[in-house]
Amino acid sequence: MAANSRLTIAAHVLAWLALAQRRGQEILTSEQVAASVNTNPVIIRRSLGDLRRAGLVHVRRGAGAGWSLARAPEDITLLEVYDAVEQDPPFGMHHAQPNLECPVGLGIRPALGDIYGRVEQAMRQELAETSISDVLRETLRVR
Amino acid sequence: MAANSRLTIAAHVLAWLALAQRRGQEILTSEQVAASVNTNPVIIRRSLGDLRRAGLVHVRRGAGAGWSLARAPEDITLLEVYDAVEQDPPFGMHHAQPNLECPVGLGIRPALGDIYGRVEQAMRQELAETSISDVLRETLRVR
DNA sequence: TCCCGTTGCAATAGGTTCTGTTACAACGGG
DNA sequence: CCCGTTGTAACAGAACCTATTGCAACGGGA
Repeated sequence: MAANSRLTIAAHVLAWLALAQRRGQEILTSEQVAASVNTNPVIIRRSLGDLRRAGLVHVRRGAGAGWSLARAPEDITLLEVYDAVEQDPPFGMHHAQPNLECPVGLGIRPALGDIYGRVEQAMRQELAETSISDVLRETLRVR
Repeated sequence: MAANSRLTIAAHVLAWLALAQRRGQEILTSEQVAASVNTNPVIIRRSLGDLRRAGLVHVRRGAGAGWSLARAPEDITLLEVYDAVEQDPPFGMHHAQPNLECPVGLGIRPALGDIYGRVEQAMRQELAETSISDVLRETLRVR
């Protein structure tokens, strides 16, 4: 399972937007967000673009442009964020089609598909139980 | 979450070894396994090497060499297979360290670490409840 | 209407990972 | 000692991810 950081970036961005909102700064530019994540603004815009298409953030263009949360932080779950930024399933199938003349080669794909579906469902269940406000609360807790 | 097929390959290999064993063929060469998975024998040896280091299969060298299951199929869980072949966690952290002067940048990593830990635990729980004999049974079910 | 800061997006580069392939030394049962 | 198989290195090609530059498009405010 090769690990990309899309969910991490998106969660960071949303938590930062939630904190700024709470502090009275409703709108942030991609550059301001990038300063917290410590990456290039274009990376942030790509992530925020995914979140915008999923309806999780609003964008305002022209002068005084920037990004804001489309919903209250407690109403945005990590599952929605996950679906917004992630496309591939966690476990990949064979690259080449298995040998269909072997009984294992014939049935392994649907079998693993079912099993992986159950695993993914357990993962989604857990993601659905965590909101952006949960992420922010745990983030601000002193360690 | 970029998807590799390691778990799929390993599960296929073990299911095939389990079926061969049930049919009375205790030992298979990497070439025989590769014929079912439809890939290069070296790919299979790499996967079987991981499984051997985890104690899930035995290897025999010299003439008449090949691979066999080290335990009964019902005693090998997909969680053990997952741990044997997968090294990276499903969700990656930031590539560059976040800005530690921002309260979100400071606390986001441990916060997400905890959350990802819970998600991974849910996933592992589900993997632990499926054995190679379950995989083989679902594989041989007609669809 | 014009200005100007910001977004949206294409193009590109470098790094990493994965699969696949070839080659060959090492092993060990017969 | 033979010979089939394993173990592993080296390499190639593809795919993907992060990062960066550049620029057209947008639109609020003067």
